[in-house]
Amino acid sequence: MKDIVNIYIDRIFKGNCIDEMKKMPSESVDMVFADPPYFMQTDGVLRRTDGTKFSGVEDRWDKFSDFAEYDKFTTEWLSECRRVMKKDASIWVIGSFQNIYRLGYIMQNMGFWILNDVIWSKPNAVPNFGGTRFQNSHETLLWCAKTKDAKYSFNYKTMKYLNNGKQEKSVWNIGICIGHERLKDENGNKVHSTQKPEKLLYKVIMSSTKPGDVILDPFFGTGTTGAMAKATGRHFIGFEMEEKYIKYAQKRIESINPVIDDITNLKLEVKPPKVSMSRLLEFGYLRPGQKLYSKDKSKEVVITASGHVSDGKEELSIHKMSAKMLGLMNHNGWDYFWVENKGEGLMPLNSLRYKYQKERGEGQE
Amino acid sequence: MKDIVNIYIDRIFKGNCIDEMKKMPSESVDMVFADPPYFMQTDGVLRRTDGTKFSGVEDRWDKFSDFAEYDKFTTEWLSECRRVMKKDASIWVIGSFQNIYRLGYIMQNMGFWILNDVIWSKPNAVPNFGGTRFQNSHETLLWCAKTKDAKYSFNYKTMKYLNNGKQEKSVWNIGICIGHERLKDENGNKVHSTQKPEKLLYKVIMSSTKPGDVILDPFFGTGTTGAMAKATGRHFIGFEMEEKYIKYAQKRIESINPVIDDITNLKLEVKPPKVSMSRLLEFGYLRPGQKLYSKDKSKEVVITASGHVSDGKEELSIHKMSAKMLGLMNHNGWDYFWVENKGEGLMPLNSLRYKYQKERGEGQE
DNA sequence: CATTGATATGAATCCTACG
DNA sequence: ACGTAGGATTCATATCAAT
Repeated sequence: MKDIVNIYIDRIFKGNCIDEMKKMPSESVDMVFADPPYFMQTDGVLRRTDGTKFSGVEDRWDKFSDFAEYDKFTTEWLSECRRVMKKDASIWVIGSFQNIYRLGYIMQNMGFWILNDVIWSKPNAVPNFGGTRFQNSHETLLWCAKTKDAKYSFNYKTMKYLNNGKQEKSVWNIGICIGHERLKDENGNKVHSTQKPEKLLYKVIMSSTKPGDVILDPFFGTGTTGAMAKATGRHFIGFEMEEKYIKYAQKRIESINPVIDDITNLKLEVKPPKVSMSRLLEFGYLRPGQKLYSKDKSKEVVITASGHVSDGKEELSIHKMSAKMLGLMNHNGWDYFWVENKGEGLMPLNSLRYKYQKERGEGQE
Repeated sequence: MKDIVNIYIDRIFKGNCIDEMKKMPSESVDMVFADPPYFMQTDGVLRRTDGTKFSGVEDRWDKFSDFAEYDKFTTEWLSECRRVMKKDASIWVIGSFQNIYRLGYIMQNMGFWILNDVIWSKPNAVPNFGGTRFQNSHETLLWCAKTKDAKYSFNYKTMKYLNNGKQEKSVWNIGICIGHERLKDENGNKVHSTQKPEKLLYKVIMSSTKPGDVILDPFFGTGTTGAMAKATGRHFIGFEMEEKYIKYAQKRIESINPVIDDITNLKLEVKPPKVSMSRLLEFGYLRPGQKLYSKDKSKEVVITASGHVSDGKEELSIHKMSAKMLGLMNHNGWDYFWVENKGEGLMPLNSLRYKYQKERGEGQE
């Protein structure tokens, strides 16, 4: 990030994203969010049953003559995205049935590894006026790592917390962008035909980036990605061809007040200090021969000099021993065992790791 | 259908579906439902958090060496499906993120026209045990016409009725197949690793077929498609490689009792008789100079000899005239205008079409 | 019999740091 | 690169046993 921070960070650049990305250094961004043209093959005008015109996607940037041209365009911008992505960066791409199968196929062929396809289910989608099909009430997001073996960021606990304590699913129920959030021009018309809801981008960013990360959006539009990046303490880089969109995006992002709190700072993702049993023995937090207990004190084991524990029959790691006592194949011994606290009752074994870290300032990953 | 009825209808054939389909005549089926191998690229064992093993898809029929081999297989079976489809037939294909982008891309290239991509959202999907991604809680169905201009079947009103009076969406909430519905072998183990829920197939069939239609399922498995086809008064043709699956499917389908009622017979889809204004004039159900009224009688028009109506300023069709009176661009005049009923008050203009049909036995499409 | 609680299981691309 | 050990991680529902 340091290489590009002064030149690129938190700015919107006017121009074709393929040309603009070519000027960027390789492996420089942490995440990409891309909302490319959808290739809607609507010829003529779509009208509601009362005859009023439905103002859908008919802008000139959404016209492609055939699949070959669209595939070529897709391959070009995705190749540049792939190049500027750090090796552990991930990429989100949003589309609808008209284009998402082109995107997914091409991305798989390029070596991107699909982590999830996420369904944005819209409770207030535009109805099917003709009664000719099912109401198209969703869009699809592809979330991919750069390669199969990459160590992408995923803030599992934060997502779980934001989903009322249950792990987040691949189907997200979020309303389309309307009301105050929808940008309108001086005539009251919508500025952009496909402005995405902020809730969607908030979830995308909070699930797959860390504070300070750089997020690239090659089809910036009116800047929902930039707005949410700023709001959550992340950085953005935007490319956009239309001057009009850039102006609205800049004004919009300026007005954003970041909310930097424990959630956006990923405090929920913090893991226990990595302090081993042998280290606790070495520095006198435990001693060989000392006993560890189950919480109700119904079971006890003896610590050995090597940092394992013995139940009188076997000498095992605290994890294997707790699993054995619970009849499981795996268990976390740090959470199972308790230790005598100077005659004041039992304290969790795991608390010794926090004590060690606090007193010696080591052990945090 | 007549060509193949005696040989193929309501039977399961053992063998590779590509070879078997090649023996079939062209343009002979009304709908295809295909649940091909997903090419899940998994290795090793996946354990639940309690250490027990998760038994997913480990079948040999899901093994492919790479995308190229999978794409070739996909192209071959889809080509044969396309050939045996009648020109107004439609095709459903189900998959997950591992394969659906291969399927969609290839189908679009072959000329299939995507009508909807339907999301099967599973409230009781397998969780993500490792906390590494979003829980994969959906699968995707592609519903396509053979060509862009084909006149496919879609039972809009039936779907709306089954969805509590609201138009059906592209996101369906249906539980995975468990409990009594899940076929078990003599040892209590699931017969097929990916048996689909009957509710899903019911909805697929009821939305896109007519009574008596022939449905082809090239990956028949344990026959959910056949069971629901029989249950709704449709016919099936199945191909399946595994003898074991065929035996369970045959037994299962035998036990099905068809429920042939107004819903399965699509009585909700019946349209008003196609009888024109000029025909009503010709046979004396209306006469030139007679008046038509709005329901509250606040407006009136006069019928002309040509079957149009005049408001004293313009002579227009009943549809254009009703639209004009309502300030709309389009409206259905048959539902807007009322006609004097021999001094007994007003009756709907449209009711004359039913009267004509009843008395003369014409007009039904 | 009704209710409660324990157990089983389903199309899954399911870890990571260290030596 | 590869093996090994440490240690982090699950939701809805059906079935069946226990009260």
